[in-house]
Amino acid sequence: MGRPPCCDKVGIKKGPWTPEEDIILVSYIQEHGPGNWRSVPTNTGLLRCSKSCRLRWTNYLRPGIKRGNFTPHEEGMIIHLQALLGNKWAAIASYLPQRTDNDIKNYWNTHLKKKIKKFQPGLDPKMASSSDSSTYQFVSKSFSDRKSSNTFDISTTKTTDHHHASSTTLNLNQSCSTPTSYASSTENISRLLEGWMRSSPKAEKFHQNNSSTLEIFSTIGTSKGNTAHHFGSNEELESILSFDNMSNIAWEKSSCDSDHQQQKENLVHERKERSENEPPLSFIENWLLGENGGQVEEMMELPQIF
DNA sequence: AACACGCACAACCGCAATGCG
DNA sequence: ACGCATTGCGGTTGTGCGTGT
Repeated sequence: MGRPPCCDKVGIKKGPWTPEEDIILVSYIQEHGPGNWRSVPTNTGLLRCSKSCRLRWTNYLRPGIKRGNFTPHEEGMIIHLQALLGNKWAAIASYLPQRTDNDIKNYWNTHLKKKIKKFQPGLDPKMASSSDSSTYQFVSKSFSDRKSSNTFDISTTKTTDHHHASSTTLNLNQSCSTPTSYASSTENISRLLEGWMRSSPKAEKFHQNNSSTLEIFSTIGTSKGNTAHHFGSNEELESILSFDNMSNIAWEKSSCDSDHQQQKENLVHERKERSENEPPLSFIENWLLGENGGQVEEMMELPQIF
């Protein structure tokens, strides 16, 4: 105590991150791996505090983050888990590996809380921390609302993500009929730049003043006459940053491995190992995997109520 | 066209937990 | 065991954007 927060230091920038800053940060992490955040601002010259760098990475730039619309299944999971765990967003996020706790928290506050309120006008959503019957009712209805042909590929694994270190998690991957929505850092930045170029008058200036790294992105993104400013393909970006192919840095630390095939094999192995070496599933996992897992499927088949 | 309003989400803040010498 | 530094987490705020008037 008494120590000023790092972000209060003079010269520390606040506010939205620019693509330039993102690229610097990603490049640095690409080289050194995530962690040792204290050294990041010093070594990169970023006028951000270490905390801000870490947050930017974990909530936005980290590979494997899925952004945008929550699927009905994810929604149902969040409602379910919130009812069970309360506002333990990090814990909830560990069950939805593609989502950040911040994202889930935002989604809860802006969408789901209202939905629940609508359904239970007299019930304070904050009270939904226990698995009372009304919550279950809502959860059931919520799931029933989500009729879908998707099925859960439920498998257990151990996340090694530093963010959720050593916690045992469930991977609830929809057995994809649609392309995977895992996103790499390059995709995240691509998307960011794309939107930024489209909307920001600063983009022009940005182009003029860019560094060599930025020139690469500009070349990809805004060739003359390309009104859409579309980044030709993510592959191009991938190849530049070689992001998802890095084998020499600490990506093992991330739970967001984009190599699904490998991941699947690992899961089978881990599940087997786990059943031999580890204590039984936690209550929640049992609940989700066991009888209620079945209920989830049943709920999917219920007629639409809302 | 201009303004007000509400929404969504990125980012920040402060405290707690953890790691380390 | 202690104190400091670092990281993690949950709550809150700020800002940009879309929509309605």
